[in-house]
Amino acid sequence: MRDVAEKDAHKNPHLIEDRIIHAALSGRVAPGERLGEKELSEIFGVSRTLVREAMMRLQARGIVEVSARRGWFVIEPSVEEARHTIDARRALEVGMLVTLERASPAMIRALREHVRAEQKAIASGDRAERSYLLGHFHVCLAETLGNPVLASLLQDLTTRTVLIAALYQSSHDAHESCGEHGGIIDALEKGDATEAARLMDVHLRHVEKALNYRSASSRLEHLKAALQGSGT
Amino acid sequence: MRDVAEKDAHKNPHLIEDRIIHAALSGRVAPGERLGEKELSEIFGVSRTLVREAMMRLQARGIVEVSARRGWFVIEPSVEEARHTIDARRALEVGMLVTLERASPAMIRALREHVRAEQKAIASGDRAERSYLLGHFHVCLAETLGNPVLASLLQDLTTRTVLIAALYQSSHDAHESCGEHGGIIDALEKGDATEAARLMDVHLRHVEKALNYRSASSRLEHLKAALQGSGT
DNA sequence: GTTTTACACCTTGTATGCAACATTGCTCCT
DNA sequence: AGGAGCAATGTTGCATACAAGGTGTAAAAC
Repeated sequence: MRDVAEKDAHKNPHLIEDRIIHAALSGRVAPGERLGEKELSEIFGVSRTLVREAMMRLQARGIVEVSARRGWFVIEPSVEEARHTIDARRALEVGMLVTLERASPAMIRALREHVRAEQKAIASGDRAERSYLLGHFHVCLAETLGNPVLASLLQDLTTRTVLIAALYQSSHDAHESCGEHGGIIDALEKGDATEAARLMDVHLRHVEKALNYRSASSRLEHLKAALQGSGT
Repeated sequence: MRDVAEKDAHKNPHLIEDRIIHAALSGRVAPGERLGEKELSEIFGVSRTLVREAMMRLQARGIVEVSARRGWFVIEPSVEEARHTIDARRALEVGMLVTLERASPAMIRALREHVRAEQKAIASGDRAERSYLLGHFHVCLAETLGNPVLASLLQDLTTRTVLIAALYQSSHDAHESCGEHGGIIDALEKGDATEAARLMDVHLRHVEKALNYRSASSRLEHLKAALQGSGT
């Protein structure tokens, strides 16, 4: 039986995009995964046209790419691209906190709530929810600071980061990440934006450090490494 | 007679996007301007399908928006959206410079070259080229620093800023802007990234200060203001 | 047995056709 | 004359049809 809820793809043209982004943030779609137009059109109960339009938007957001007449694929950033992405994130998030004036109590409360949800997901062992919330914290932060433009940019960058983490088998501990989120909020609560920015910088450096740039589970990279390794 | 060069829209699917972005940066398309699918399809000699796909990407990049069954329009950011956009830019560009290690002589040279081109365009009175180069400086900076991700984000943000400047009748002087660009390069050359970041912060605050949030040349806002003004 | 080649299948690329709806000018009624 | 309703027109929304090309398989040649 088909999922009835999906039929609403007509009314909300962004549903397909949102679902894919959410699935990526939750770790339910992997980098390199193929997303066929026909396949998606059946899942969402619409024609290829709408799927294609959604893919175009996702392409512009740097989440998927197309290989001519082969299909759409979730991005598999190279090591260099991964660095650039995380660097961009660090620039954006550090800049965001540095240029911040003051965080209101309401903001602090909302962020604390989010971290509580993270802890709950970690405790309950819900990997998808955990992955989603840990990534979404940063989007939430930008939203809370009241800037939807930043939030939107961050959503794309964090989605890419999650994919990068999956591709390079991040060893980053969820507990640690969650703790660092808490620390950032502490600094914000004390009104010390500079300290918050510093902690964010450290946090994102941890994210990058936890990557294993050797692992590259991408088919191509994997193959290349295998051939280089066996040949000599 | 039709422009033959446009026929290449087949070979480069991003041509339509690029042209519209370039036109916006050059001040040749105004905020609120209507971009009809049919109209564009004739200009580029392709079917509406390709035009539509390009518009989808531009929509995801925040350059155009669609009004159901009325058409595509270049964005007309509200005062709030304008602030958010410029704030996001400031966060990004300040963060970018703060987290920068060192600028190589080659980078400095390329940037100086760009500023020289700006001066030339200003001197020759080529308004479109001037507008384009002044905006593109920031993209160029990110590219020069070697981060295409940042460059891409910045292209979209500066395009939006240029549209905002047009909408709110920016009084920012081209000479001044160009001078500030030079100052930033000076700081980079001295290896003082912090100072460069500070100057960038000031520069972008100038950009915002130069806006006249009262003017709002949007049709709707304009009309509303006109009616309020004459009625009392 | 191995290599080459031809072919069938599957996927995206692009155009076109029709439906749904917003706008606008006209007509008819008051 | 003024206003309400209606029809004509133009635009996007969405689906479908067909074209172009990539991939893998199987047959055939060596």
